[in-house]
Amino acid sequence: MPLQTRRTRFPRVVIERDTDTEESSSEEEEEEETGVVDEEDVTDNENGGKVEEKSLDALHSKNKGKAPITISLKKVCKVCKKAGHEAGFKGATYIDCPMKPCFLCKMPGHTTITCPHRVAMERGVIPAPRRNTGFPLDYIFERQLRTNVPMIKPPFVIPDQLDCAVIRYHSRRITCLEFHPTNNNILLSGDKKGQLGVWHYSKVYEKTVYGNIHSCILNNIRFNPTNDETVYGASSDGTVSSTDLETGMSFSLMDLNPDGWQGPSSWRMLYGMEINQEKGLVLVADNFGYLYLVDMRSNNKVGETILIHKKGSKVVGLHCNPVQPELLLSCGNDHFARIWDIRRLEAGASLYDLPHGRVVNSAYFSPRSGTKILTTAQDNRLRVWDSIFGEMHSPSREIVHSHDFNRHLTPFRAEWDPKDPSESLAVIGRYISENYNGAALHPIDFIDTSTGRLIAEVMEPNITTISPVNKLHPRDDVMASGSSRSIFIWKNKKSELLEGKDEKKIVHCGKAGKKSNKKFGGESDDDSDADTFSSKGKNSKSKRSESKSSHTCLTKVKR
DNA sequence: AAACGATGCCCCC
DNA sequence: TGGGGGCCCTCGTT
Repeated sequence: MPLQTRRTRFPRVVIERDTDTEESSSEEEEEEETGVVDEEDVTDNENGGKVEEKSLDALHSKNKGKAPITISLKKVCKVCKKAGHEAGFKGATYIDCPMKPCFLCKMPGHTTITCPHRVAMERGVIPAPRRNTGFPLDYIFERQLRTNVPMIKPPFVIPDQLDCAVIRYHSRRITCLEFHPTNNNILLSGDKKGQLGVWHYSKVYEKTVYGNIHSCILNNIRFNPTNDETVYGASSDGTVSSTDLETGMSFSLMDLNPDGWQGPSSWRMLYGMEINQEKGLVLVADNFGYLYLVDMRSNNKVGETILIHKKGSKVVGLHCNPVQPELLLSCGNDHFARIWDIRRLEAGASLYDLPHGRVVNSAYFSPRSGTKILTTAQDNRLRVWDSIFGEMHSPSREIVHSHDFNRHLTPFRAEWDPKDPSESLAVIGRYISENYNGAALHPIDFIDTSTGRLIAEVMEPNITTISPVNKLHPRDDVMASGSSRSIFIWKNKKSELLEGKDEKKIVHCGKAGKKSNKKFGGESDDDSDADTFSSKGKNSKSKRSESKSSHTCLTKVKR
């Protein structure tokens, strides 16, 4: 039937409101003020509300438009598309779709709100039950293996106070962070575009971004152990770079795509990277499951490429054992973390294969003894192996924690606190938001991996974006976070008081968006670049979340 | 100002 | 094996 005919003969349309007892949100109430719509509105459904035509056949009836068309504007869940319930934010609290498995632990039968593993503000993470509990041998193993762990843990020191930040430093999201190994106040950062940032955060304004090193995602940065003025970079452009931090001069040690872009099936990307100082090697791994060795003296690829994960799957993480550097830990998209002996690297020759429920984002040996392993997998679980000399068949603990995969986010990676002598404190950003006094915030979680307990959740009312990248300083009580394009430095309240500082410094870089409603990044109306800034006092801490920070590039916050 | 799409994700059908 | 779609995302462009 021609549209013209339909339009002229179209009958009056009545919208039948949903009679559910559910309270509707304010936005929907606005929408429902429309009682009568024309034809366009019938097919053009607004705000995700599904419109059902109940008497479509009236269109085809011979009674030209006499019967009114009744439309039912049912509230429909935007997740499962079914009526009768809704999912989404109610204020700052997200309501799960009850038809889906729990968003947190991925088990059916409940939602995040009622999940037994839920991270609540005042309670800790509840560790998943141990798979091997109940056997007497476990207890003996546990006793033997834990003898070198201090019986009384020293108190954890949490860098929980925002000290300074660079907003819109990078032009794309942050992908990796690395502290300088000897200079305590230098932080390196990589972004999705492949740019490398060097920030002297103690001076706040001394920062540089090198943009010509890589053409896409800079996945990992490692310092040259024999010259900490140069760093290696592994990128999705398929190259390993070596860059002088002072000059920004760089060269490529290896290029896996010498013929350029020939389509996604052949383009090689480098993700995992690690240095083995003893052997003088840079180890990198690609998105097809292969490991490459590059000699740091000759700057050339050496040896054969070795298939270390399932062919065609991405290898995202490499880590050499800090005590026994010939032990290599790898992880990737084949749902495994694997332990290798570097002296005997060949396909299938791994010492251990550690299975996971999903893709493994990261796997790290513990930083001091090297005997523990901590992994982050996309099944929303952190896994801990208490000793690589003990039972490796299954992890000692699984800790349910929200760090879901999302294609627009840098993958979450739980990392050990290198300063914790008990090797139990780890940090990881949280994906799922929590309602903190009306604001949906994504905290950075500090977890005691020996118990699964949530030690601290660090957040700031002004930081509304997720912080997937977090790095703890090797010596200071400092943490760096990458959240979207911004970088934040956190310090411990006590140590900061000792230094006598009483203000925060926020630097806005690049052009400020006029539209963004983010607390950080969008509030600046001027388009001045990072070199020009002014300072201005601000409100007290309790009011910070509601205060717009004006037209300044530098914002000082009195504590 | 909303809508759209993004090499670079990953899972599942 | 390939294509489509995805629950709390993001940012630049149109």
